Amino acid sequence: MGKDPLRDKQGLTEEEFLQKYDISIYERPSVTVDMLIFTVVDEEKENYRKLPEKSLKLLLVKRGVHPYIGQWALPGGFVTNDESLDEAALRELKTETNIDDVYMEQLYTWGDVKRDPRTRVISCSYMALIDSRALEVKAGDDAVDARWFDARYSVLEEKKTILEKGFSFERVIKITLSNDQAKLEATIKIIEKYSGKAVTVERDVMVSNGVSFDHAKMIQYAIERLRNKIEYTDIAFNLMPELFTLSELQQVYEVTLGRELLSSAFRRKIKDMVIETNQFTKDAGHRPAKLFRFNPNWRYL
Amino acid sequence: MGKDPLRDKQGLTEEEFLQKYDISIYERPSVTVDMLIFTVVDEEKENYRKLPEKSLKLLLVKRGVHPYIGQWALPGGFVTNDESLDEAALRELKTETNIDDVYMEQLYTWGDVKRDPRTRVISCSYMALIDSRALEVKAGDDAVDARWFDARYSVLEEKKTILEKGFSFERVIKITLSNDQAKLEATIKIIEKYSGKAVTVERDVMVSNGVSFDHAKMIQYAIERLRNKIEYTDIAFNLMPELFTLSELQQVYEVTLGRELLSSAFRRKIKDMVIETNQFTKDAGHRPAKLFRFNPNWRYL
DNA sequence: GGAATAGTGTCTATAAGACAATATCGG
DNA sequence: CCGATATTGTCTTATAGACACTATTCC
Repeated sequence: MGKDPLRDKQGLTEEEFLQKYDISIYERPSVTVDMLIFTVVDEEKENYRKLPEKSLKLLLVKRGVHPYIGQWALPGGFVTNDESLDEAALRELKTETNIDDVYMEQLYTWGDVKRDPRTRVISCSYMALIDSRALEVKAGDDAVDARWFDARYSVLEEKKTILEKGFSFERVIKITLSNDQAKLEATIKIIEKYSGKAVTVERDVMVSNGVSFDHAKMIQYAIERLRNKIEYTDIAFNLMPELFTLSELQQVYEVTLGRELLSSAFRRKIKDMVIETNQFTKDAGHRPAKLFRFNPNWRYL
Repeated sequence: MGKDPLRDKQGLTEEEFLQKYDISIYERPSVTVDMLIFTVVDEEKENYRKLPEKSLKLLLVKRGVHPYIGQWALPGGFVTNDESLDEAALRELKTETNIDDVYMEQLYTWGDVKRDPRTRVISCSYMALIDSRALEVKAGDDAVDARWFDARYSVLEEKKTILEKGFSFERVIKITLSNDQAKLEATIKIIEKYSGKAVTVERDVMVSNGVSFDHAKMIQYAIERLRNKIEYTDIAFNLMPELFTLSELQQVYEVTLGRELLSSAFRRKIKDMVIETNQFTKDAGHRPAKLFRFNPNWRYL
């Protein structure tokens, strides 16, 4: 580090200090990564002339071990001492989906003392967005089963309360996760409290039907982030195949945002994010659509 | 969890499983919190008729122990097993500044394997914004000295490179931290690589002059986040006293954003975020300004 | 032609950038 | 009046919402 090695109060140089350093004197929590793996897939067509509806899917695994045995959880696992958090997240992703060529982003680290009944566990959540064509899901080690769930997000309530010395915003969000095998529901209350200068954000799980640990909070957080970020970044394209129509792209926006968009405004907004090809869809039962690809030169401000 | 207790492959109920669970079988990293405590203070007036300039300050502590002894670091410390991450962050904040009534937000968790030479340490960074009137800084336990540093952020380089199978954006950011005692400099290179579908963001410390660990990365990340968030939230008001003029508020925006703003546009933008009082500044040497307070009813979309 | 989707144009509302103009204090 | 800051107004530009209109394919 220097030429003249600095010494501490015990007269040790950094090298000497590190040799003596006893790693066991501090209590250590366990650290895990939990993965929020999203994709968008086509649902069945009702009518061969209609476009298929799309839906936002989240991958969950059925727990084969205690705690929460038999319930559904986010894929994840312990971070080992020889891998970074990102590496652990990539490893879990690969284990669960057999894909590693995806968009991935760290979201938030959950550190409540009692969030895992086994022992103190701090969990870092990551979001991954994958193109549904590349799907080949397999169950991981301690998972009985991995399945895609249709993810729905709805705001049940929003209210503001005046406190003596400030105010608070409360939102109640309902998360519904369903497939042909199971239907899970959770409601999360988010309380933002402004008292004086202090701001605290608290997330409480009010109902959690079949969702393990505090994973319902993580799911709510992730969908909120996804919805925000899709508005001003290019992350939506990670959910798309190489070539797509603008209607398909719009559907992906609509299904992640949970609301309908006007096509003219949508096309204007994403105009610079795509490059047109000279290919078209075929046999659609209606007017063919031009195929586009992502414009890698697009850059948000 | 249910009435008929579920049993795992070993035939254990959840209760039995938890009693037997051996917490020592997994290697555990240490977890710390690191605090980015910002404030904005008035610099000396050059001329009694001029307004004082403001500057963005970051709190650093001088390390009194190995490693990085004698260098400056973010205040922080180990998370104990009986406190949540937020509680640990609040505790550190209180220890360092003697304030607990502040805005605080989790930023990012840093998990590279070699980021601490002692042992595996995962560090969760938090940002706190405080009103400079409430300042009374004292040094913490393992710190010799805690000092405010003038924080400056500048973009040295931005470039885009085409790769065989994608492209990458590189940004080089220079962080300068100075006060009358020391001048620290660090440059961070941020590489966003888009190859195929995979996106990786890597932050490398190119130069770190007197800044310990990977704290220069954390500082760069925090200022970037602060700059983004001040544009669309009300966090700036956490840096303000109860009553302020619009010019003072504008100065706080300018010093955190690192650029000048046009006052008419600025006033339009923040018009709904403030409530006017019937008080004015006095003895300013020029036209007095109306004092405003934050409007707690303001809410971003 | 009709069903269904693809794609364009235009009016309006709102927000932001640029900059000029006016107001008000202390001295 | 002058220096310095406070505050308002207005023109322009960019962006988003609403909605009407035209185009193209398969059947």
